[in-house]
Amino acid sequence: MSNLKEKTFNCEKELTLSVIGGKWKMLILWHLGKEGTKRFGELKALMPSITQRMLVNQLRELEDHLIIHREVYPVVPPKVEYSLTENGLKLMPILDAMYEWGKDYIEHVLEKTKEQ
Amino acid sequence: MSNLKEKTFNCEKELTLSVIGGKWKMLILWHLGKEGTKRFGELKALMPSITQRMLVNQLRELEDHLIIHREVYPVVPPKVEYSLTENGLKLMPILDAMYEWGKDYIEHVLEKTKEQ
DNA sequence: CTGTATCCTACGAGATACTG
DNA sequence: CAGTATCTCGTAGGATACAG
Repeated sequence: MSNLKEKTFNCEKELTLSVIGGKWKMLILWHLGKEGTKRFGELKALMPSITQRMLVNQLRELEDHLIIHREVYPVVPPKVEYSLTENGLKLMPILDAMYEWGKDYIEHVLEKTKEQ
Repeated sequence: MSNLKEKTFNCEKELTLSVIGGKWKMLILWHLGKEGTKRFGELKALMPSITQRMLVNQLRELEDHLIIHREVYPVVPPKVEYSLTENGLKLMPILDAMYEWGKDYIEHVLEKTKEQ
């Protein structure tokens, strides 16, 4: 599912978008990028409103696309750690820029045009 | 539809994503940003596989979000020109970065992992 | 030429329950 | 602890026809 090689894009930007575009993906990447390696449960705790199904789902897709690395420790109870790959690290400047644009947009556009 | 003020975001990056995330929005912004003002029909010609409904739809949302400007000339037949606003211009570095990341990703990841 | 108006469908994503 | 397995639903987006 979501095999990038089989999709067709009008432009390489759209490939990038399809990699980071999931509902929770940017947030996951942000945490891993700013705070480093995290366990599954830690990520879950950082995103209280995500369901387990969605967290697993988003992590799997990021892993399949070689954006994050999944390290499984063969212990009981299970321990699994997630971290950014080189490809994932290279996405951080984009996320930073999107963060800044959004902040600026809220400040200069949304705030100014509030009704009431 | 798609009123940004009523949505809730986990982070300002997600606001940015919801502004550029439509199926054709980045492509529209790219054309307007790299080649300047375009008429409706010119945009349509640049994106052969978009339907009229979707082109209007995406343009309206970008306009509502103050990313593009719509200039209507009161002539027959109708003439309408679209151009980037200041807010739209500020998105270009992000699109550039996404383009570069995507290009690099195709080259170093997708190409290397082709089966057969 | 630049749009509306309908109708339709696939799929992303949520809720919930269960498991090695 | 870190996951599967089902079921369900809203909505983005496509096809097609018509209009000022």
